[in-house]
Amino acid sequence: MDKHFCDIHCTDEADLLKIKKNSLDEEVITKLSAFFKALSDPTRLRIIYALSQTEELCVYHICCILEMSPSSISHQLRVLRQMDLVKTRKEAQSVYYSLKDKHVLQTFNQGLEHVLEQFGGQI
Amino acid sequence: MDKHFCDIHCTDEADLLKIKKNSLDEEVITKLSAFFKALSDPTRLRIIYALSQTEELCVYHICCILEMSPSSISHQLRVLRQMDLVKTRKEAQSVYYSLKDKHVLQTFNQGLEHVLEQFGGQI
DNA sequence: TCGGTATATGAGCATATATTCAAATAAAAT
DNA sequence: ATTTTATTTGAATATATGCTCATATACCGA
Repeated sequence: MDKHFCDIHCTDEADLLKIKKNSLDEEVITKLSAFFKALSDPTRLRIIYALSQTEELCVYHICCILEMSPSSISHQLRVLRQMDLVKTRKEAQSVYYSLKDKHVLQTFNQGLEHVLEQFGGQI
Repeated sequence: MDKHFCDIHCTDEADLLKIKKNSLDEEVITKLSAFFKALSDPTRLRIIYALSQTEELCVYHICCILEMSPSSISHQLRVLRQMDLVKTRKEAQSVYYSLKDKHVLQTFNQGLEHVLEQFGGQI
């Protein structure tokens, strides 16, 4: 591999080395991929979208809106919690969930724009 | 489940029904989760970050920068291609990859901001 | 044409993920 | 106290994913 580096291909050896040196910290990459992984599941996206339309929702609300079992919703909420995408508030027997910060929804919308653009405005 | 809907929990029945009705189209959700899935792997994020630092890179460049095998890189590039995150240009034996549209990098950066915020500015 | 280089692909393996089911915990109502 | 409601958790299963290895395709040069 190294024998080719900056041999045949590289018209810009310095640039490549600079890019290689300038790689993101491994911990940041790990966290970032975990963040996007949290957004990579249809159920979790539907939860996030539902949360984006109101201030907060308890688990039961979410189950009703998505028509899914409390167990599967709770499992997914745990993922969102662990990835720091949502925050919780406990009241009596209920636990209310809401989006953690603006970046969550901004990222969601940014992705949505990309997807809608790929549809060519058909939707 | 339905017996409880808008019974014990719902102080805002109308809102919940509205949220339920207002759910995103299933095809959009599917595409959106696929988009974020493409961003949910460390290798693919590193590829995207490398591509963001220059105009385009051939497969071999990427292998050198990430110090990974052509096969694994090619597999991951296929995912990025299928998810419409990158575009390609063929020249002689080489295939040059570049980011498809601004939303890809904007989404990446939005996620990065979220992650760095969680770190509390420690990085 | 032949050999070498660049990229892509398919099978296989190890690991991860989403859902379901059963059970556990916590708080409220009776 | 006991039952009901709300949420969480662990085990199990089916499916998906990332990498490696071997092979295939495409293009260039001698």
